[in-house]
Amino acid sequence: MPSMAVEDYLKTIYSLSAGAEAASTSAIADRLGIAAGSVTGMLKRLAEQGLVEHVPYYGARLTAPGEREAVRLIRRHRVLEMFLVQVLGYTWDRVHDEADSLEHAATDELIDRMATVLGEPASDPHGAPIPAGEGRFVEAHFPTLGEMAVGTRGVLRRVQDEDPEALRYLAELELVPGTELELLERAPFNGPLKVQVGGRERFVGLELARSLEVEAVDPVARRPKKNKAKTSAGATKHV
Amino acid sequence: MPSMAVEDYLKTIYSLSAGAEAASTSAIADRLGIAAGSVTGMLKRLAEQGLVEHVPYYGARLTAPGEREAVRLIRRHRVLEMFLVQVLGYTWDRVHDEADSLEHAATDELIDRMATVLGEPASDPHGAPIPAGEGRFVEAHFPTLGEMAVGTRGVLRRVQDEDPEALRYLAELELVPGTELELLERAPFNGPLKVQVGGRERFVGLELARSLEVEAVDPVARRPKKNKAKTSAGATKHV
DNA sequence: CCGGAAGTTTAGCCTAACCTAAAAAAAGAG
DNA sequence: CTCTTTTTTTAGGTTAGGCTAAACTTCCGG
Repeated sequence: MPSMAVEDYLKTIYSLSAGAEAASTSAIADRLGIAAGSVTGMLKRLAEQGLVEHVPYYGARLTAPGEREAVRLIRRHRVLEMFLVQVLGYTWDRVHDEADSLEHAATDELIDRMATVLGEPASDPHGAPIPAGEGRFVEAHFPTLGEMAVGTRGVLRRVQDEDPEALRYLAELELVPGTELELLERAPFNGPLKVQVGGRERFVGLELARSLEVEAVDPVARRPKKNKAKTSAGATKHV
Repeated sequence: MPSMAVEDYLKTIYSLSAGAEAASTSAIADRLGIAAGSVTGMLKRLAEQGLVEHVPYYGARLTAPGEREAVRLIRRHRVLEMFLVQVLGYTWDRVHDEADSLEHAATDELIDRMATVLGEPASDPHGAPIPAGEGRFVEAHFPTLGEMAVGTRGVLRRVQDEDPEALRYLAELELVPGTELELLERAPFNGPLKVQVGGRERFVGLELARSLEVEAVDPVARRPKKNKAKTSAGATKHV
């Protein structure tokens, strides 16, 4: 049974090694708010337990068992977030911390019961997909608003930001998963983006826009030319 | 912020020092499954933090802040148990352990939201009263079936047993809080009790009977004589 | 290809909670 | 009242998971 600390490391390494690269010691240390030296020590322990592969000076990546455990944790976290919002009335900006502490204490049965009550949800309140109990899980991504071409229309699918302030702000702008939007303008010099959302025009800073994943929609009657490449790319993997 | 270990000690000391006596080191050690020597060490730490008053060789009792904390924990535990049963479909024999680990991770806000969803329940699935968020809390008790006089009728109010086996057995016999029952016979030499419950006659061992708290009911038309003393005693405090 | 900056590991130290075994105090039996 | 048993405390040891500071790699600019 992994301890809380071990679980936190696994989750962190998982999310850092998304692009198949190894997670660096300092990146892990940063995320967890822990000194780098302590991380090295823990990586050695994790390697002994066979949860992590650690090549000194090059970083760590999860082994198969380590990844299985990490995915289980992510499932727990996301089901909990959804439950907190749907059943207990939390707002989406306040669920992260609560779920973070509960995920270490909850049993799989508890999580499965919550998922049942929720109707086996496919994603959490921020649009992050919820892994099933078993089986492979690959975290697919849509392109972000920050990298989309002007004129693209689409549906906001996921918000990759945990900062409560940012989330509250986005909710005010109606920028929540499921919302339709269109990128109208892009100010020069990495300036803010003008976006049409819910009948209104909004301005979104580039940084924030980079955390908004959008599924592009084929502009049915408009621009019948060459949007296909972009759209299909958006629907598949996109690191 | 008390650690899990500290919280467990506080809860244990609280429940052991019910009758105003101090909790002994070995009793605490037993409950927690910990060596006596370790308990002494922890009691010293708790005393330093002002949560416990520890007189060497005589035992420990909670200070006012310690008791406040313990009551908060009990509230969390019992609300969680109720929530697990009512919302997530657990049976009453399986909620204790799950609640025990969750109670350390749950925030007060989470608990309060659960209580709201449940309609501010007054007791947990075993009939144990749930303390309010604030204010004094005295754990009142009813007399147990084991000490009641033959012929007494009453309502089962609380089951003081955590053993899942026992709880499943009691549920089969319909011996759950709220059930009406009458003590019919008491076998000699501390033998089993014959009890009328839900139209059937059941036999209950004395040990088990001692964990069943019953609120006596005035036998309205029967035996109009001298049952009053017993009945009123049952409704008040009864350590 | 050399030297410093940045990143990583090692070494030594700390705390919370546990353990066991021995010493000390309290309680009960005769 | 004394002697033995039980209970409690003390003393010394362990493990997980942190920290800092120094030593070592790796990387990158010139």
